[in-house]
Amino acid sequence: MGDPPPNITVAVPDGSTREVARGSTASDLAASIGKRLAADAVAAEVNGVLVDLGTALAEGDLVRIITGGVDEGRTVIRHSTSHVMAQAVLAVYPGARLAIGPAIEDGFYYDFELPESKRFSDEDLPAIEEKMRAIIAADQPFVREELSVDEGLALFADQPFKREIIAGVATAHGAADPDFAAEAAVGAAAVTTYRNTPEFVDLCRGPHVPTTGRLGHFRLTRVAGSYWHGDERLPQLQRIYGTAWESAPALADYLHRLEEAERRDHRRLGSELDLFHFPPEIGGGLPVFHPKGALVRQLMEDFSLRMHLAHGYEQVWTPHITKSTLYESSGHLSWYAASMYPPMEMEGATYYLKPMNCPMHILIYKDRGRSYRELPLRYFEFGTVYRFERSGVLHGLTRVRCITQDDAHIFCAPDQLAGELRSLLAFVLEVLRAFGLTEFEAELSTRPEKFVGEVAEWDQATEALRSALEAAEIPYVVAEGEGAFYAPKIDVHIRDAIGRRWQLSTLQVDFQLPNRFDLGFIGADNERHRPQMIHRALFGSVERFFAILLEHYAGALPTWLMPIQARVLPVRDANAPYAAAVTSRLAGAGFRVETDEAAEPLGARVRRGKLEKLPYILVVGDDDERDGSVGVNARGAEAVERGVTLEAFLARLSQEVATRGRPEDGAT
RNA sequence: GCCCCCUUAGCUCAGUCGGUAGAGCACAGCCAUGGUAAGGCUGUUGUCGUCGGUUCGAUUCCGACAGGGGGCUCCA
Repeated sequence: MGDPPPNITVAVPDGSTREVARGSTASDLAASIGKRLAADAVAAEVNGVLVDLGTALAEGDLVRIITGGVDEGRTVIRHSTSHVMAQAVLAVYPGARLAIGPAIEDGFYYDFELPESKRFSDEDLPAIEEKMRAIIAADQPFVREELSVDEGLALFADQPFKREIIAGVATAHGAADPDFAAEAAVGAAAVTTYRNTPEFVDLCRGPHVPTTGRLGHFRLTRVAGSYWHGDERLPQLQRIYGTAWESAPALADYLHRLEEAERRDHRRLGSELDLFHFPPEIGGGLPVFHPKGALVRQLMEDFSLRMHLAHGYEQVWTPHITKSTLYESSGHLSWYAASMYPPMEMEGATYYLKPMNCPMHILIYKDRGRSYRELPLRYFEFGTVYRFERSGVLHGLTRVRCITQDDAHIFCAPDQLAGELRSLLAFVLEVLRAFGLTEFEAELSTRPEKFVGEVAEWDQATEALRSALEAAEIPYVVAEGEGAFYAPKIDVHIRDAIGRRWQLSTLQVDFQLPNRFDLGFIGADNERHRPQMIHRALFGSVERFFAILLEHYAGALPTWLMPIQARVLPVRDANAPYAAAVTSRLAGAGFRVETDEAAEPLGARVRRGKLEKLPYILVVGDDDERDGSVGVNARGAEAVERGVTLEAFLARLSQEVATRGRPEDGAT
C-alpha cells in the first residue's frame, strides 16, 4: 500500500476521459478543458447529480460542466439570484423572515414575511435591485455547509419558516410536503446551507454558482401576495418575482418575448378586432361576443359539429338549469358544490345552474332500455355550463364563469372501451390539426390514493388510455396518482406559435356515474350489463379555444375563420362600379367580402385593412377595370401582386379556404 | 377571498406641487380622387370610476366601495 496515485481519471460527456490531480474540483476540471468553459461554468453534473463547481471529484466520475446557457445552468443562476435578492431584502428590511425562494420557468421568486406587516409595493423594487447589484459587485462566495438537524434549527432560530422546513413538519393538512422537504434535502441526516457573508446564510440544497459575481443579468418584475404552502389559511407572505439570465442578450430576448406575448394577448386582440368584450354591467368572467366574434365562434362550432356528425356522434341539447335532485344523484352536490352557483327556489323545488352536462346526457341514455347493438352511443353537445370561479382567477376568455363546452359522452360496452379511446384520441388530434395546431404533448393521470371502482377496472382503463397514446404517437408523461377519484384521464396539451403550453382536450373514463345512475344495457347473452362511460371535451371550452387560437395566430386567423376574408378597394370613385362587381362576384361564390369606398386615400384604407389583419386586400383601378384583374395585397406578403385575373384570385381563395390555409402559408 | 398595481373623451394616454382639463386616434362636415400601412381644414365629445371625509375650494390629498390587471407551491 503506497501513496495513492497523484492523478485521477474522470469521464466527460463526449466519451473521452481526462486526468486531473487528485483533490481537483469540477471547477478545476473546467479550467483544464478551456478558459471559455471555465468562465461560463455555473455548476456541474457529477454522475447525473447537479452539484456545485467546488465539489471534489473522485476516480471514475462522469462529469458534465453546466454552463449558464443550458436549462440546468439557468436554473442555478435563477436560484442563486433569488438568494441575492433575499440578502438584499434583509438588508433593506431588517427582521424580514424568509420562506422559500425557488427558480421557476424564466425566473425566480422569493417569499418573505415582513416585520410589522409591511407589504411590498412596486416602488420598493429599485432599492432592492440596487442592493442586489452591490452584492453582485462584491463577488461574494456561496459557501456550502452541512449541518445536523439540531444545528440547523439553532442556526435558523429567528427564521420560523426555515425551521419548519428543517423539521419537515406537517402543514395545516397534517401531511408532510415532499416539495418543501426537498428544498433543503431534509430527510438525509443533515441539512445544507449556503453562506454568502458572515451575516447572510440561507437554508438550501443547492447547487449555486461559485460567487455572486457570476450573476447580474436579472430584473425584478413584480410583487405579489402569496400564502405559506399556497394555503390561504396559513400566513400571507410577500412575494417578489424576478427574471435572471446568463447574459445581457438572453435577458433582452426574454423581455422581448414578454412584449410579443403582450402583443398577442387575446383580450387586446378581442377589442382591437372588435370580437368580444366583458361588460362590467354583466359581471366578471361573462363575455359578450360582437358580430365578428360571434361569427368566428359559429364557424368553429359549425366545423366541429360537422366533424362530430361525420364520426358517429349524435347531437343532443339539454337545459341550463335543473332540479337539485339530479346533482344529488350524480354526486356533484357533494364534491363539486364549491364551483356551483347558489340554488334557486322555484315552486317548492330547488334548482341549480348546471356546472356539467354529463348527468343530462345520462338521462338521455336512460330514457329507454339499451341494447348492445346500439353501442357505442356518442352524444355531443355545445353545452353551456356555469361555474363559480373565484374573482381572482378570472382571466379573459381562458377562465370564465359561463363556459360552452364541446362536450361528448360515450357509452360503450366494456370490451369496446379500448377501441373507443383509441379512435377518440385520433379524432381529437385530427380536429385540432385542422385548426393548425401541430405540437401535442399529453399527460396520463393514473389512480389516486382515494378512488372509486375496482383496481382491476382502473388498470384496464389506464392501459387502454396508454395504448391510445401509443397509437397516436404523441409524446406523453405519466402523472402518477393525479387522476380524479372516479377516473383516469388523458389531458392533451398543445404548444402555440411562441412555444407556450396550453391544456386543451380531456379524455376521461368514469367509474362512478354509470353506477350512481344504475346504467345498463342488454347484451347478446340477454343479461343486463353496465356500460362504460367516457367524458370528453375537445376544445376544452369554445371560449378558451377561441382565446388560444387568437394568441397562437396573433389574431391573423386562417382565412376560413376570418370574419372578413377580402376587402375590395377602388383606387378612386370612378372605379367604384368595378369594385362593386368584384365584391359581388366573390360574395356570390360564398366568400365574406366587402367594399371600402374611395372616401379616403388608398394608403389609409390599406392601412386599416392591415390592422384588421384581413387575409386579402384587393385594390382595383383603371388597369384592372380594363383587364378584368385585381391587385392582390395578401396578408404577410412582402410585395403586392398586380394584374391578377379575378378568376385566378377566386380559385386561389377557394383553395385556401378549402384547405383551411392562411395567405402566409403561400397556399395558392 | 387575500396581496400589489391601475381607473381622466369611444380608444391610447398626458396633466393639474388643491383653483372643475389636454393631445393623438376615432367620430361629423367640407375640401382633396389618391395604385398599396395614417391627405388637409373645421368641429363635437368628459358628472376626471362611485360614495364619503379634509378644505373657502377636490379630478388632484385621505378613506371606503366598484371595475380592471398581475400574483397566491409554474401546476393545469
